[in-house]
Amino acid sequence: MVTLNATANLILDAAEIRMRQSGFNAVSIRDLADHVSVKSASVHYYFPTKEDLGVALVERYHARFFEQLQASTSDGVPAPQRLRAFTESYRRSLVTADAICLCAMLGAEGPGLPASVAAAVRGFFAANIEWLAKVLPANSEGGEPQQEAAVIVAGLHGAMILATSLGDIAVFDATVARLLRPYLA
Amino acid sequence: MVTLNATANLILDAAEIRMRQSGFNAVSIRDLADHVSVKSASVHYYFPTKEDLGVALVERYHARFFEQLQASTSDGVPAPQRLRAFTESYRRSLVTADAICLCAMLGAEGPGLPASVAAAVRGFFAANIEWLAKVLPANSEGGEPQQEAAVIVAGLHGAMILATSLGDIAVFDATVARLLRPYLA
DNA sequence: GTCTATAATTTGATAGAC
DNA sequence: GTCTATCAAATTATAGAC
Repeated sequence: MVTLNATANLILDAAEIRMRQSGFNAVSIRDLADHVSVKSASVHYYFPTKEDLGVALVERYHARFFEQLQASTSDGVPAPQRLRAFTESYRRSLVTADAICLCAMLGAEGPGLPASVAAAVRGFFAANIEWLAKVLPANSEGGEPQQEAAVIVAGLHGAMILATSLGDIAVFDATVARLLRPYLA
Repeated sequence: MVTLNATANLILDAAEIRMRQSGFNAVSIRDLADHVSVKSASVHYYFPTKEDLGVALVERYHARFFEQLQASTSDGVPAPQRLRAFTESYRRSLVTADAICLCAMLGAEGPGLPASVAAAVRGFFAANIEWLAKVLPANSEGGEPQQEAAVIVAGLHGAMILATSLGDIAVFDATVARLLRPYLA
């Protein structure tokens, strides 16, 4: 993880908001520059190409997600509580930003993204699955932990899309409840 | 549903392929014209604006999906078999096109789409939920049928995104198996 | 119904002054 | 580090000939 200065972070802040709403291709460099009150040349100073910006954005998003997660699941916390913290993290992000996960968006756009950005998105998903696989009680449902974890990650991201599209957060909550039921009961 | 002539359908064919891969904004009118070997002005002849094209595309996709579904779930077929036909329809589309559902893509892009296109996407999701809610055995899991249905639709679409991003169809199959387990056992 | 031609705007990106 | 200025290309869309 590279450390970014204040302006670069403001640019990524704007990019995160806009791209979570509309996707990578719908957002222009000038869009971002305007939101930060700089000129587009300054954006290119920090991120020479849009592809560079996309990679930096996903990497920052990835790092922050797990920092936040670690903060709310310190040592000794039991598995069910960790699982709740995990899904709550997504819920909070969905409600406060009124937008789906950055990687749900970029994951959908996958084949149309620069290869390095798509790779960063895969990295985020893989890290999610790895984190979950460690937390899930062994053999709780008779499946491989990695597969069980993938089911939860898939359900979470689909639920964000459906809830946003239908404008009904209850869809998200119902899906999460169903996904976690085997592990919380 | 409007009936479209041959060229209009070819344009929508190209649009469906490209937009399922990269989204609404990443595809240009000229892109589509080139794939159909006409000029961009001809595309505008059939679909005056890109928004019109988007709406027509989603509506055709919607209609075809349920026609196909009806064909493989004729009267008298038991509920579990109908559920399998439903998820198989998504799986087939995922494998043969190597791309997620059009509405998974456009649903993610939702807030960044023309309003009429986003509305058409909502219509597709709502119809999916309605169809499923009728097929699910009553109170099988103690929840409202509409909510149970939404859980399945959300899980399916998230699974397509994750499976495509990770390049692993097993993620899709595992998610579907988990989603349908309560209804098939 | 399809074309040529073009308008008006936006895009990602660069050069070079300060 | 931020700017002005600019480029080359691409974008949606329209007018009007055939």
